[in-house]
Amino acid sequence: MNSHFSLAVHSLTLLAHQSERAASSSFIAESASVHPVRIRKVLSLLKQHGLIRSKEGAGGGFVLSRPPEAVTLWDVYQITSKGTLQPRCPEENPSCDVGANMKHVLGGVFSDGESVFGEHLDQYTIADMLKKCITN
Amino acid sequence: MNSHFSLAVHSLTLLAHQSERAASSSFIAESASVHPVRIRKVLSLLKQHGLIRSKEGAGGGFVLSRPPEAVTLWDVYQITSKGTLQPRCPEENPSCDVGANMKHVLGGVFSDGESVFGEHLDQYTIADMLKKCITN
DNA sequence: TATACTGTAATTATAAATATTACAGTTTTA
DNA sequence: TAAAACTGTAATATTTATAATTACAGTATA
Repeated sequence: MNSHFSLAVHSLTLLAHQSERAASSSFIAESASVHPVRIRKVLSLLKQHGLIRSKEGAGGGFVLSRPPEAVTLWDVYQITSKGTLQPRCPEENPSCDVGANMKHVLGGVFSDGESVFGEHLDQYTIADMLKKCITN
Repeated sequence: MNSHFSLAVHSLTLLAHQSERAASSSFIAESASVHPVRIRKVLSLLKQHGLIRSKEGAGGGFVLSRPPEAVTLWDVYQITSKGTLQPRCPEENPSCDVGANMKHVLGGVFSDGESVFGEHLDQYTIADMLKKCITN
């Protein structure tokens, strides 16, 4: 799983936690132990897909644009990581039945696998994640 | 998904295809477009887990030790890739409810997710993969 | 008008994956 | 019995992918 996903979930959970005020990329970055620019890049994606809103200038930052109960990990996955489950195969080899087709065949298996995995992720909302973090 | 998995499946499928004679790492490597040493490393793992046998010396190579119908992609996944679904989180941050627990919380979600994904992979055998490659 | 932000591009640094080289050990076969 | 064709594995080098850093234009706030 690429790290965009975990950073996105982390950020969204933090926004749900700090829902009174906008959270800056620096604040989120410190919580996640990464660089603020990386947070801004990931959140830029989430913004494009309508999960959050941002505000520039002093006192600006990021806020959720939907209630945390209405955002699932599958929603996030689709934005940050769709297709990344796929094992990356080297070049195809046309001169071999197996080498010529393995990439495509595994592609089908993993495409279906992603759907199955997605149904699992869809059972968890950002609100659930926050609850799990707090009651830990 | 790490590439050990796809190389392992590729190799096993090729062994099923070439079941009359042992396949050398060079032969498999050419089919998969990778370096022979890499194949030998991956197959060394599969051998340790009893999926294949190897024979040194001239005319040597690798053969399946079970019928291809009796090996599923989940069997292979568990050997080559167990735990790799897990998103790797940066350091935990004890001074933040979310930062302190997110790694553990996501860990649980992905651990269950791996089981779900595993049930899917368990539906495909190496024999199925070969059939799909040939009838393509 | 200084300050604290976002947004994004460009560059540099670090880590991970992969290939390559090397060589000891094992069979086969000529 | 010696050359050839293999496995097994370690060490090193190369390449690629990730991540951090720097830089700076633009935007609110106070």
